[in-house]
Amino acid sequence: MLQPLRRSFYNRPTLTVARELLGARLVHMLNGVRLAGIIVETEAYIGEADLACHAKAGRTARTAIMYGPPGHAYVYFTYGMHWLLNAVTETENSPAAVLIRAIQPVEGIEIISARRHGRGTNGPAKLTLALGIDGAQNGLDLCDPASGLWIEPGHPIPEKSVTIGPRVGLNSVPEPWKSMPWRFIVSPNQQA
DNA sequence: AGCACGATGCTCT
DNA sequence: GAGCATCGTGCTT
Repeated sequence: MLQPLRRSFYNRPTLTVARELLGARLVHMLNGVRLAGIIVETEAYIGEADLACHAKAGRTARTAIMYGPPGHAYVYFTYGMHWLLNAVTETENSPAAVLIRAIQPVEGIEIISARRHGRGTNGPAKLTLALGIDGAQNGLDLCDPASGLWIEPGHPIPEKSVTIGPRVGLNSVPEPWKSMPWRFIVSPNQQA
């Protein structure tokens, strides 16, 4: 088993982390079994000034984790039924995170497929359900294997295979935040 | 292939 | 009380 990405990986500008998480391997231990997928889509949410970022409301019970040290999981509940997974980035008191939006399953594929009733893992709420990630994982240290949730190095994705564009689902977020090109995708035809 | 809509409950105003 | 970093269904092209 590879070592989880170290805290120094997350303690960098959020756009850098979001870009470099493409191709990395997200791992969750569920009932003693490794469930894992290659990250193929991410989005950056950066600080209180970013009106799309939850930290725009300042430090609250929900956002506190983003104000903590980098390399921790920020898992939140939305739309009354979905859990979304983020990796906290940048130094303490600098609230920012990378949303994991899609994975390509590589380990525990049978279990993942069953948990999804045969459907895909190309969505932020789809992959959390697939890997068994929910509020119980909020705040876990992604740099400590004992947490059961971490990210391992993968194959680097070349620039020509990456598509960059605006973040999605920000319907009532004002400009310029709504259109900032802070979404990173491994081009669909490059996803093995 | 694409759009409209309902589900369902937490967070912040 | 409004809005939400979404998803699946069902209907229209």
